[in-house]
Amino acid sequence: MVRKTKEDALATRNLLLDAASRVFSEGGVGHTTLNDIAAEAGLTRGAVYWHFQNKSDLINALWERVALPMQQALDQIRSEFAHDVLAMTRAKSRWVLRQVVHDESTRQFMSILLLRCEFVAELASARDYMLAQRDQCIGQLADEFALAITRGQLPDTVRAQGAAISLLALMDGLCMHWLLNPQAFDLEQVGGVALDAYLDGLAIPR
Amino acid sequence: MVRKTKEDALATRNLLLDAASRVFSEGGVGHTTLNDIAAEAGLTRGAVYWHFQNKSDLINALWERVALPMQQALDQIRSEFAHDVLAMTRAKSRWVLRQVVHDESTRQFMSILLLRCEFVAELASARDYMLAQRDQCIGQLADEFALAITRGQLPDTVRAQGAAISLLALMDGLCMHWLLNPQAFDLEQVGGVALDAYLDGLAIPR
DNA sequence: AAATTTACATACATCCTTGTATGTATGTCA
DNA sequence: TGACATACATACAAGGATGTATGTAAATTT
Repeated sequence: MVRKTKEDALATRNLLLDAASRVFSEGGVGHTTLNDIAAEAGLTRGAVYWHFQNKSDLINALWERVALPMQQALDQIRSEFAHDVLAMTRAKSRWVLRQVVHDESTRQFMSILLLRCEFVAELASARDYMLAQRDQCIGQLADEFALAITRGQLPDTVRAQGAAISLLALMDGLCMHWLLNPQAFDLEQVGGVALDAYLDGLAIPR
Repeated sequence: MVRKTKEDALATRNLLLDAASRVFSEGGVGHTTLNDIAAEAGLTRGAVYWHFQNKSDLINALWERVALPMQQALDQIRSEFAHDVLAMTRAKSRWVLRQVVHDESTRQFMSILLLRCEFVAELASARDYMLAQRDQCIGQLADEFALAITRGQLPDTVRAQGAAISLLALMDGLCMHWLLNPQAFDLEQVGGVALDAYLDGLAIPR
């Protein structure tokens, strides 16, 4: 097979991204060659270099493809819980845990992000993109906490920004340890309990 | 200079480990070559291959050199707080945060572990060693939580193992995010607050 | 003091990996 | 129905990185 229609070409591009996600999540970003990716997709490096400038460009594309839907899903949850911000925060966190456990592409993405990617100079643009996503996520959480404080759901001694960072840290840490050994514990159960403990602990007046 | 005494050779070995720690924490494990390490130490690959079988072997040595003193320091803290297990857990956690912020080698180690290392097949033995260390750490924390439950410091609805995993996850997540951007927040301050919130949240009867 | 070992440095062969250049068959458009 | 552009595959050149083999000067042993 050679020349394809535009839809076929887009499908090929997604095929490559799927393959990259799989191979990266197994072999690590730095240890994976473009040939590995192409072979996993049943193609050659010619296809990779046609659709992407290089490995770094491919990684950027990979992250955009995952980050956008994830952000949209979280926005959807935000809109559903506008009346109760703490419930919103809880729902978002639980959704992430559920996705990591049950959705393979999300799991692969988190695995790459947390365990299979060295954030080095070569991937500077990908790193910056990821940091921007993180800051946006923290900003949203901080807004939620700030709103919870003004609504009296949390004491005004709580620092919204710090609380947001810590929540994200807890989530990432839980995902990281679960991905290191998924049969070690139930991520949704243990994570849910930890989430409740942390948020309820924040609510204690100090 | 060529031939050294045995003490000199041991110093050279440590020089190489120091250099590896530095270069790994900057350039990532997978992207760093043995020549990079040797050059950073002012030596050649000949020295590296004399003291270590290969890169994987070097990494194992690196981790053993850091993990042992860290475990000993934590044991020291454990012995000091035998009368109050929850205070012990708090003290251990705060000590880790303090070390990461103020001790460069600890910071480099955590940076490598959390951000600059792809846990792939090539590093299987290092991965296993690290997982064993982690399990031991979780086991200790779980024992502490279990003791706190029997002493009535925590309600018996708390699952010691899950609580331990979550605490370690929180610590690792905090360190990871701080290392990603150290000027974003004060690790000791924010981490301390998060730690208190989580542990106090665990203590709430459910 | 000679022999041997140690602790490296240097040199070499091999194997990727990347980037690019070129080939090629097929859509697409005039 | 050419002519051109597209979507790849294939081929090629260059630079590393690894592992090993060899060289070597000082330390240690005998």
